[in-house]
Amino acid sequence: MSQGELARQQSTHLVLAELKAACANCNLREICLPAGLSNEELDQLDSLVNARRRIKRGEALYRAGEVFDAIYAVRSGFFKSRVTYEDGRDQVTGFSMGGEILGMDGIGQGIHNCDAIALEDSEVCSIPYAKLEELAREVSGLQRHFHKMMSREIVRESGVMMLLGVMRAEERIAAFLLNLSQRLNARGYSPLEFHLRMTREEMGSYLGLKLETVSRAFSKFHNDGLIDVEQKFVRILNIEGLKQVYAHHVN
Amino acid sequence: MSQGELARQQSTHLVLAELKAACANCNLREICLPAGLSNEELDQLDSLVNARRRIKRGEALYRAGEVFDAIYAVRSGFFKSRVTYEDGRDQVTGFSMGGEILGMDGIGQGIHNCDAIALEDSEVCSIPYAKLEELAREVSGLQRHFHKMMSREIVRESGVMMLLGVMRAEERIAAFLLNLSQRLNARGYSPLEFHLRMTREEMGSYLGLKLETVSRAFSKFHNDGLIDVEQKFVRILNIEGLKQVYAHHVN
DNA sequence: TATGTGTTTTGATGTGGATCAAAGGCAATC
DNA sequence: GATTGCCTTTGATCCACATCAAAACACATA
Repeated sequence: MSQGELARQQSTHLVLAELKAACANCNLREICLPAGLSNEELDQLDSLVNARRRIKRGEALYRAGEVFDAIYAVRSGFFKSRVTYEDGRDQVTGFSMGGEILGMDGIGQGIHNCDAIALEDSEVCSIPYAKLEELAREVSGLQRHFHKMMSREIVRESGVMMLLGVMRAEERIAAFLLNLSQRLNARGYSPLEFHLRMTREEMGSYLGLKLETVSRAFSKFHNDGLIDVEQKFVRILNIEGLKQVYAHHVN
Repeated sequence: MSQGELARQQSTHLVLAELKAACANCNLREICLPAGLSNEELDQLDSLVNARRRIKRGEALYRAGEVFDAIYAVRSGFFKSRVTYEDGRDQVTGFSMGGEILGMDGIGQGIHNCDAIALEDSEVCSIPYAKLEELAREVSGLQRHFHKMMSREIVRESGVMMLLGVMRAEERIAAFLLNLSQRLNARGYSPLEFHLRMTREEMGSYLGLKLETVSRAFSKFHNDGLIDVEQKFVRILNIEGLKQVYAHHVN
């Protein structure tokens, strides 16, 4: 039993209540798996979202090759997903923040296809997949929303293919910053200033670029007055200008 | 009413029976949506796979922006999926052959995210999505398998990200040929000789390369004794050699 | 057989981003 | 406050693939 679980068991009614009604009280419920469910349906979902799990920065929520038996909703923190190729080359395939679902890649083979690594101390809700399937058969709203989340993951990935296949370096980085900005905004954070949780190298891996190229693009955007950068801190000064970086490409 | 539907309606018992028991008689049932279903469950699925639809070479099964209301199982033929970006640039995001499912990208937004274009005269089974959801709630085997197919699409796409993000041109093309070979093999076709249904340009678009680069790689593989190529016809002469193209990269 | 159209091959040249190299910055630990 | 171990920036050079160009080829239609 982990320290977190122990602490929770020894804890008060308050914490137990919070556990029992996890989704209903969660400020992420509108963008997470329970989006659109009625209160009654929410309760049913809550009954199967069993454990919250804490993952320390640098640790893995799961690793490629492990048996898949649950999907995870990010409650707080930030993750990268990483696929490692037979010969040792690897690539970051995504970054996940609060309200996003991790692990859907494991359903097909019953085995996780990638590593999910916390980039800061994080917390996830684990949702046993067998129970989720069962409940989805009863709660059609849950079924529908789960399908949507999988479908959106497919669409997200084809967006990344576009990025990798046809965009040039600076376009990729502008698109990446704008995507982060928009997701943070949807979660109630400032869309114009934020901390990057990943290194230049991880960003580069995701974007199919080397870390030096990422760094140079940041410097370029800074010189062009589009952003302020100081290490991992970014402030967007001219969001329209940033959009035009990839709107006005030469064909 | 299309000519095909008209012809079918005027036709004999035999054709009607074939229609009614589409999945049960289909030689693709083991790799398609009904994989793993019992005979009884198969019948239920058949009841909702309503129309087969013929798509001529060059025509679209659906286009980005159209309302999504069905997914499609490829029964015969070959498709490309293509995403077009705001500024007109586009990218091929996949090729689909018999037994594969098209359209799952539309579930999330209720609107298709890409064009699906037939690269040869093709036939698909159309499966109304609302009915599929409904039936999946009753037939857990169908639910499970549908989830698996979506999950595998996610995994396939992260494989393409890998290809686009970290592999060099010749590796991408070798990987592509081997992937085609393996999928054809799974469908009972020769894994060692086949016709490419797409142009060099379409292949290049999928692989993030220009058509000239694709052509040069083909010539190189031919000179190295790995394949015979004559226009769209490919014969793999040395499959191990082809695998080593991307196994023995310099890190 | 001629003609047009789209596809493929091959060569010559250019360039965006990789690679190599070095210095500087930040945070944790002693 | 010195040391250690990342991470980031910046410059110089290189190279894989893009681009440009032209010819060959395949296939349909007149």
